Amino acid sequence: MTLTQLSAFVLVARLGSVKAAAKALNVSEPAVSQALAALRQHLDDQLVIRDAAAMTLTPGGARLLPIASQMVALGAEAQAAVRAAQGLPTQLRLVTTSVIAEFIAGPLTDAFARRLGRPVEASSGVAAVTEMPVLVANRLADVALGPDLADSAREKELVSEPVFRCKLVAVTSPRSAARGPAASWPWLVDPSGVDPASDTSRLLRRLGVPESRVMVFPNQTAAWAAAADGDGVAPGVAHLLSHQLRRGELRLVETVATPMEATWYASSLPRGLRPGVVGSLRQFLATPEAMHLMRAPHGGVPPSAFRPPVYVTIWS
Amino acid sequence: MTLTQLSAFVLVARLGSVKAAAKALNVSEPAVSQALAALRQHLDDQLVIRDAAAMTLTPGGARLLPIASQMVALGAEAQAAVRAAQGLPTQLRLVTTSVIAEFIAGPLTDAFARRLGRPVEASSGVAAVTEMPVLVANRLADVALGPDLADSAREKELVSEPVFRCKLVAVTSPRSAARGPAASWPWLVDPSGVDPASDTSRLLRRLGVPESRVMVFPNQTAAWAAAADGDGVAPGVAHLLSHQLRRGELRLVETVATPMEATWYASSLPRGLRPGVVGSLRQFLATPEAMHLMRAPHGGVPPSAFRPPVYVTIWS
DNA sequence: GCGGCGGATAAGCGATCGGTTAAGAGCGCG
DNA sequence: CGCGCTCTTAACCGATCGCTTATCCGCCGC
Repeated sequence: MTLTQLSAFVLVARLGSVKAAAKALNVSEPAVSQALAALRQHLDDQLVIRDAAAMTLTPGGARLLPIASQMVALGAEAQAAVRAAQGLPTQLRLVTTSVIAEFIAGPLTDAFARRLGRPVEASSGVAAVTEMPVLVANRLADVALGPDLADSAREKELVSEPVFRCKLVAVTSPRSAARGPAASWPWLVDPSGVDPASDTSRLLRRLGVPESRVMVFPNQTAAWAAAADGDGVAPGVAHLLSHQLRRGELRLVETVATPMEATWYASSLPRGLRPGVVGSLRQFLATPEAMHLMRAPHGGVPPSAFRPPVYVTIWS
Repeated sequence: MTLTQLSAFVLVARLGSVKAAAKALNVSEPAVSQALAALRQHLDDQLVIRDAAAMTLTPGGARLLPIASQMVALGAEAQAAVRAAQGLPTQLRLVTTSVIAEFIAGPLTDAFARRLGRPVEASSGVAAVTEMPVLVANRLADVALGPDLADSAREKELVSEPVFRCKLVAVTSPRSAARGPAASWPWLVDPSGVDPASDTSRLLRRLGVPESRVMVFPNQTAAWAAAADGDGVAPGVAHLLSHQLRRGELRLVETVATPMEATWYASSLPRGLRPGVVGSLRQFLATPEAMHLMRAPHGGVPPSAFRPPVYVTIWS
């Protein structure tokens, strides 16, 4: 199965004819026909069949098409990516929990790039906690910022070290009274609330909150806004809430599980297996400047537009 | 650039050594080294460099790795997908706007599969309206259900026909009074609200609502729930709201632009270029049964868990 | 200086790829 | 039936792939 075969198939499937595909590829017609035949034999499926004037995909062909299409596209992208990378700044790919991506990652990487003195292109993506070790171990991300990834660290694959300690609390509108057991309140969470390995999720489990009482918002700011509007109770990192608490937009709610200690860890491959810039970042994370940024990332709290991570499919 | 070369690179990058990669691939060490050399020459980039006991990726290599990783993974997936498709039911891939995916697609495809009598595996994904014609034209989806795709239809690439007419209205909590101009209300929308080509977005533009007044919810149900809680005004398809309106959870709000006529279209490739099941679906969409389902999809309104579309990258 | 180690290089070899031209094969149409 | 259209098959050819064994290079520890 080669890329040429795949792209021949893709074009035939899209254009509906071998002839058109051959013209599009600027090769002779048998060339396409043969590529298709090879693929057919290799996959043991007709892929496309013609019954007089009409062409249809077999079930297998229909399944293959989007995959093949993606592969061909990535092939072109690969060339472009490598070429474009010549002379570009070193990149630093963070994966974080959604809350860190929303509040911390931007200011932190900005400050780091400034501090380092040479150009760094930092991008941060959101991933489920269980995906983080896989992404880092497979070099699809450079550093994970989030809960402890001790399981993976124990296998010596990753080195994980604590960078920040904080407290999870619960907040709601000053005007609404949270009555009854915490498990029955409406809980307004950011996306990490549905990630079983996240701190938020851990908190909800401790309180015995059932899924049906959990409403997921696209980001933490939205969840807090809904809580301020009296829609329910939202968990949150205490020091990120100081602004809203001081201004009286939100108030603390007492629960049996809060305040809950949480620690953010930075995890990466061990030195020698990772780009040099990762070491610099780990050092930076220990500086007072970084601490300060994590404690009070910014005066205001703009919901940052965070990009999703790059290509998350993992090869087994 | 072949898949074997890419997987050699991926393994070297991940394992940090040619030797380890060779062992993992169960081939000799020069085989891997050579594959890597070929890729290096082809892409004109060292990709990985070793400086005594440590291995690092060049910027180009770092960019390539996630892409190559994905390609290798897809290669394996391609085989599996075609094999798994042998004897599987024909599939029918819908792309729709988020609202249709949420309320209509499920019941509709269920009924269609029942009606057709033979096994159909229907899946529906959400896409931006501008992506729909591309997805359908490239056979990455079979049918698009949403606004008119006339631009593409005019080029004879797609056939688009109206299947349902409805009205967009605005609703809010019975207890809150929407004061001032509509443009200054908080508008609570489903994800299609940020799709410039969607009906929802069209409505917001007509009312002159600025982006800053728009709050996006993960689905229509959530947006309506927030509206019922008094957070603002939500647009919605009239007949899908009958339940909430009758029970007094929401009330209609008058605006200069509502009720706004909207028509749902079904778009697909022209007959002969599409699987036969698509024609059956188009016929089904014209039946009273389908009409009824679109008018009143279900007694209750469960926010359906809709899957995202398959592989959306388009090949140029 | 001298093994040992990891990686690159060289030479060789069969298989396959990717392409060509030329000749059928199947089908609708007049 | 013969003709045109489209796809497939056949025969062929050069380039490359993918792999081997064997050799060389650079670097470390001793």
